[in-house]
Amino acid sequence: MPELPEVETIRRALENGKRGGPPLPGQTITGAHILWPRTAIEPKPVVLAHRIGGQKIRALGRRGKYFLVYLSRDVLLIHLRMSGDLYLVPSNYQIQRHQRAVFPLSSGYSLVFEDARKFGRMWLLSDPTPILGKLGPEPLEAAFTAEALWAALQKRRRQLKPLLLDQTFLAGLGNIYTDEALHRARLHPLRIANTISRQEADALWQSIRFVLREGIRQNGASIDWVYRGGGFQNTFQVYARAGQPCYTCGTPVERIVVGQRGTHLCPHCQSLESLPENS
DNA sequence: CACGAGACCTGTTCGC
DNA sequence: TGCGAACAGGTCTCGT
Repeated sequence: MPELPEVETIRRALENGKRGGPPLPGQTITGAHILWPRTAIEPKPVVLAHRIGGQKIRALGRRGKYFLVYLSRDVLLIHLRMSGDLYLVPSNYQIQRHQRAVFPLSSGYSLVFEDARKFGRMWLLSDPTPILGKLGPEPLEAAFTAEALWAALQKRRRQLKPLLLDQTFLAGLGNIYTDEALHRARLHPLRIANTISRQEADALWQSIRFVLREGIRQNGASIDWVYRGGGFQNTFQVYARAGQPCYTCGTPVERIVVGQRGTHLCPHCQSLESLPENS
């Protein structure tokens, strides 16, 4: 489930004590049970479990799709990938089928990293910059301006969709929000980045920020068994709407494959033809 | 630099 | 009803 809005939703809930237990900041992690070893990239599970014990949670953060737990000495980075989730349970709870890591807390609750598909990953680092430093701009921060987006687009010759999914170009967009943003900006996913006009870049910038903010406002999107509680799926204009009429023009929404990802667009609103150059 | 294919995984849904 | 194929919110690596 995790694109930027879903990760942010989970972060806020854990911060406010609305995800199965009390607020995380202030609690102390007493250890770690890593049930699927590949989850822990660095350090190795045994070392991570030992090193995290006794560290107090100072704050929670997010960078792109990375969930950040600022501890006394280290930062725990968690990437939910396709099916990850984080929540609290009372520590006497029995381990459930898809739980990949469990962190007992001083409060009597445990932080659970659940992940059916086992793609999720975590790191315990004193300095997270080797990982976070590779990320592109944070789309909702002030430094990410329409001007900056346009300038960055000018330097690339890739198709828009794969480029927007590239986390080193921009951090946080995934398949859903990319399709929704491109539709809102009336841009075809296969348009080449450096052919985008300044006006189009403005529209794209606004659309990206709009869909992410709207996603957060609605607590993310829920489309299958993986994630519940969000409402953004009710706002989808094209994602998962193949064959259904575009709300703007009535043309059936099309599904194509771009970079091996299902991609949804309105072929009428998001024309590939060179734009209104003369109109 | 850009692209496509294959991996990594499990669960659900679709089509015959 | 049953069963295999296709598909899923992500990213990495390798070959061209």
